[in-house]
Amino acid sequence: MQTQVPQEGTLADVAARRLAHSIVTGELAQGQKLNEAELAESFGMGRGPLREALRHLEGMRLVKRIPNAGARVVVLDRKTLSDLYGVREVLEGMACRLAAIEMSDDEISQLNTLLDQHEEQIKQQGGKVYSQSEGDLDFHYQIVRGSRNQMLMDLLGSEQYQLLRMCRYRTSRNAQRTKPALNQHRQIVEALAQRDGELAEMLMRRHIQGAWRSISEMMDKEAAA
Amino acid sequence: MQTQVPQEGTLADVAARRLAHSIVTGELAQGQKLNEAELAESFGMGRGPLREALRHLEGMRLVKRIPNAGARVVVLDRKTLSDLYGVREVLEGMACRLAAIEMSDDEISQLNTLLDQHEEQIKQQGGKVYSQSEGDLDFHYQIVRGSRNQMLMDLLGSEQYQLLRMCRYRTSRNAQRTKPALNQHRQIVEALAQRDGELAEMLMRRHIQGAWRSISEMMDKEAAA
DNA sequence: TTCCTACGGATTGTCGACAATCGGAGAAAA
DNA sequence: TTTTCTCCGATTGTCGACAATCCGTAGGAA
Repeated sequence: MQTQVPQEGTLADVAARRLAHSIVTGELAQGQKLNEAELAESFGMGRGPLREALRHLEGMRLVKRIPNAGARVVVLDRKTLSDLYGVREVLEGMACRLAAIEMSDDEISQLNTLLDQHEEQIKQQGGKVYSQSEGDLDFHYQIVRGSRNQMLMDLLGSEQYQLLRMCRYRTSRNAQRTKPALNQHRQIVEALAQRDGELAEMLMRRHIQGAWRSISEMMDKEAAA
Repeated sequence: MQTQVPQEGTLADVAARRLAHSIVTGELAQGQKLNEAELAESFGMGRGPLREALRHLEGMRLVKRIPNAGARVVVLDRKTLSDLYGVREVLEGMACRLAAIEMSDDEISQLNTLLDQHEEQIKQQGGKVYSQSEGDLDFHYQIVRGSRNQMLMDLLGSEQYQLLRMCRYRTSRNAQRTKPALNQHRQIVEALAQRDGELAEMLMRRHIQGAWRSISEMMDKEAAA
């Protein structure tokens, strides 16, 4: 019997996953200082593996390390998020363009199934937007995988993905965007099914631009309050 | 008095830089196994910092780590490079589009100065293509910086940059491409000067596509030999 | 001969302790 | 009271040693 996590790996990997989760969920506040000894103690491991984990998170841009001054959780200011969404727009657009060529019919129909489940979730309870967010990320990642471009999968999957999730947790519960987002997803899948890569790319880019506008406005309101 | 390197930082950082350099220059062959104790010995440090360095390089995708089986230098096969150039095409295209808006006139004229030096180098000695490569990377990075998008700078500057350089070292000395490349660079700067972002993006994408074709053909010839 | 098994060397993963460095509290002088 | 300097606690950086794991090899049985 394993404790909880399916894939254990090395202790440093475990620490990296746990830290990433804590950061993404906001359990560790932005800009918070990360004390090595403290964290190692709470994770029940030595400082060696923890330091390796911090190096890993630094590569993921989840923490920022300063020599002889420790590591702090990254702060997602407006400019950072703006830059992130800009990059994401072109990368996911590219993924759509490729996916329209590379994905099998079966994979595309699975996307529709995913959206059906998604729609069902929205109908049942408008509240749990969290699961919507995760489902949305699943949708996006499935398309990225469909591009068959490993570099894209690495960039969008393992790395920026986490920043995205972090952002979602901060600015989530804007339930009013779930329905238009779902419709846009449907359109994208439709374009993929018709093997129209250019259209799929355009739709995806608009979709992400819309998401950014939504988040941007929310940050404005948050700042005003 | 410092030994050699201007920015020392922590030992792990030093090790990461030295390893990255050795990998990029081919001093460490692709797929070669990296023995921790051995490397730590040769660098005159303990295994702790070296392990952190390996984590860092893993994030840069220069090495691939397998739990309980050590780290190996990444292998750049055709598919990997193809994916890399695809991603690079859209990212650098985006950088051009933004740079046409964001760069100051002064910065753009500096780009021309850079190309002048570049041209001079080619005239003086067609041989040293290496410096051309470095100069080319400088040119590209200056534009990326001009985009004012920190995420782009991180992705293209610190990370993929290294893979690119690695690829260059392998397939360099194709001097027949230096001149058309220089002309394309000139065209791009011209588009930037006219603040025509769309044109600049298109030219950059074509430029990178051309570079990939050139490298691809070279790999074919290499494989045939 | 071939396949399975058990052993041994080598390598990675982990820990605890020591050294180096930084930030802040508190005392002394202006 | 304010400023500056010094010292001390805390934290990071580094090392050596020990434990866990894996790969290759040799040996034996079918």
